[in-house]
Amino acid sequence: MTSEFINKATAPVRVRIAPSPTGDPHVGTAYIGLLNYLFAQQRGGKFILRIEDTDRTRFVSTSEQMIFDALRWVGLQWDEGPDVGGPVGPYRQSERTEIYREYCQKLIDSGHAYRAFETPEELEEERKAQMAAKTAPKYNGPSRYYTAEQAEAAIAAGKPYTVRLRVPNGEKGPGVSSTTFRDELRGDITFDHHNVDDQVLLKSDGYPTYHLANVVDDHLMGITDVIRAEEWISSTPKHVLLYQAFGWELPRFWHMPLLRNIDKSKISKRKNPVSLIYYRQAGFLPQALLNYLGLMGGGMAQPTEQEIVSKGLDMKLSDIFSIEDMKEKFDFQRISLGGPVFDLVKLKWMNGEYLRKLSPDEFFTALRQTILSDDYIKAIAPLVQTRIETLGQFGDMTGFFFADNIMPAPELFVPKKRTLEETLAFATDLLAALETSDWNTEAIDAAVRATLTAKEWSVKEGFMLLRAILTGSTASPPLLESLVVFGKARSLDRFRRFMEAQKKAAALANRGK
RNA sequence: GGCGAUAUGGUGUAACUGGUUAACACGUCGCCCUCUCAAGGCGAAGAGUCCGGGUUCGAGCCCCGGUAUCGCUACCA
Repeated sequence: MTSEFINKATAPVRVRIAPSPTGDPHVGTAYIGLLNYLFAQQRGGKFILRIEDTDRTRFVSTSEQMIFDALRWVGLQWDEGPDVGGPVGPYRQSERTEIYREYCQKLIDSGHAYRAFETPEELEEERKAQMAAKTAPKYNGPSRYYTAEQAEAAIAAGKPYTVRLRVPNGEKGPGVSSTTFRDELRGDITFDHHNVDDQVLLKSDGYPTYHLANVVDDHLMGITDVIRAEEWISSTPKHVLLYQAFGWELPRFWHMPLLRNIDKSKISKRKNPVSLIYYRQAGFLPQALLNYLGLMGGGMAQPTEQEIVSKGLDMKLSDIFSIEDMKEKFDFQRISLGGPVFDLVKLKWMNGEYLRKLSPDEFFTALRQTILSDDYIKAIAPLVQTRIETLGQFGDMTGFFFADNIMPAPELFVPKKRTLEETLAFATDLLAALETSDWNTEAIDAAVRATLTAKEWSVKEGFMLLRAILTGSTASPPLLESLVVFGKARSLDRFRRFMEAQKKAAALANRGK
């Protein structure tokens, strides 16, 4: 396929999601994935999965496979991707670095980009000064104005550099002073170039930033419609500038509302379970999750009066609908732009609806595939075998593996020599340490012990606290192994819910005083 | 701070594109059913559509001006 010849106005649609393998697969990815998938399905187009692994500092090696698995689990199927191939691969950005370098060079040659030799420290200093002066923090280094000779000299001197986009600012004559693009949901959006930074395109490690890689790939892969989250609106002018610099035809842009926490901020793991692994392990059905995601931001058309009459009693639009219903009725033009709060309570209700609709056999199968799978029980069994006298005690000892609402009382989790406040402060640090930890016994052990040492807590105190939070009890199967079996997503979720509950309790107690 | 986007009960959406008392779902509360808890059934409270002007016979839908919230403001995506 030669993307040069794709006429984006009339060609069959090609869309994509582009997750970054930086951790657990995210509900937001499933949300945007669903939208892209529907868009392609409705128009007989292609849905592509591209892995954007250009950030080497945040790269997590296990993440990519988890993304594949999680997306397959929810039932989203891509036509092209790193694992299934396709005509415009490779579909992993780390395998395309040569391409980016080549296109970056073109930009430098045409004057649309330049090498910047400022160090991160210099940039940081500049930023601070600008903040102090209350002006917009923007790149303002001398490299932008280097002559070819000066640049050559700096390269020859071995100075590391980044490549930055030269945003036209009218400095030499009356250049273009603003960029306007059309958002298919919002209409025209204009950004003055004074507010568009000279974005880094190529980092000093040779990897591209999102902005360059994304535009180059979208063009080379023939993407006709960029359907992504609202947080990208501000950087779209940079992307438009890049398309123009290359002389490429623009795709259509559709910016979707951002999923929110209860407090309306962008959905985050601190305030919401956000890992798809969590939802799978906690026993949500993929159909229910997809259905719920389809509700976010509207989009499902109301039945017309004709439909109501012809289809009889089905007067109201039900909140319950399948992916097939969505393919038939979901209307992108109807999407409402307010950021929808991701409401776990309603998701649970909906999951319950789906659970109840299952036949007894299907329900049994669902249990056996998730919470009561052989794999899970096999992993748990050795932890209790030496600790029980009858098989009947298995349940007593392992209840917390199968439960959702574990909440220890303060007398259980506060060590004798500590106050509640001390304990919660320690727990906060412990949670932070666990969040960044790998999930095997050695790593967790190290994370806990590091926190202990830092806070001058005894080993016993620290592990007891963690045990209480995980199991709701002071006696349990071996802690580290239990944590591993229970999984990072669910363990951390339980820990966060514990912190949340304690915070609420503390607030209540304060009000009582 | 700057720039951008957004705004309908606590939450998600609807209101046939200006036309009667703003509808549905979740949640909350009450009643019924029931050995319990759910589920199910019935019912209630809860918004006058962010605020202020304007246009119009008529505005949640149009115009102007505010406000609030969110996002971006990285060699992260």
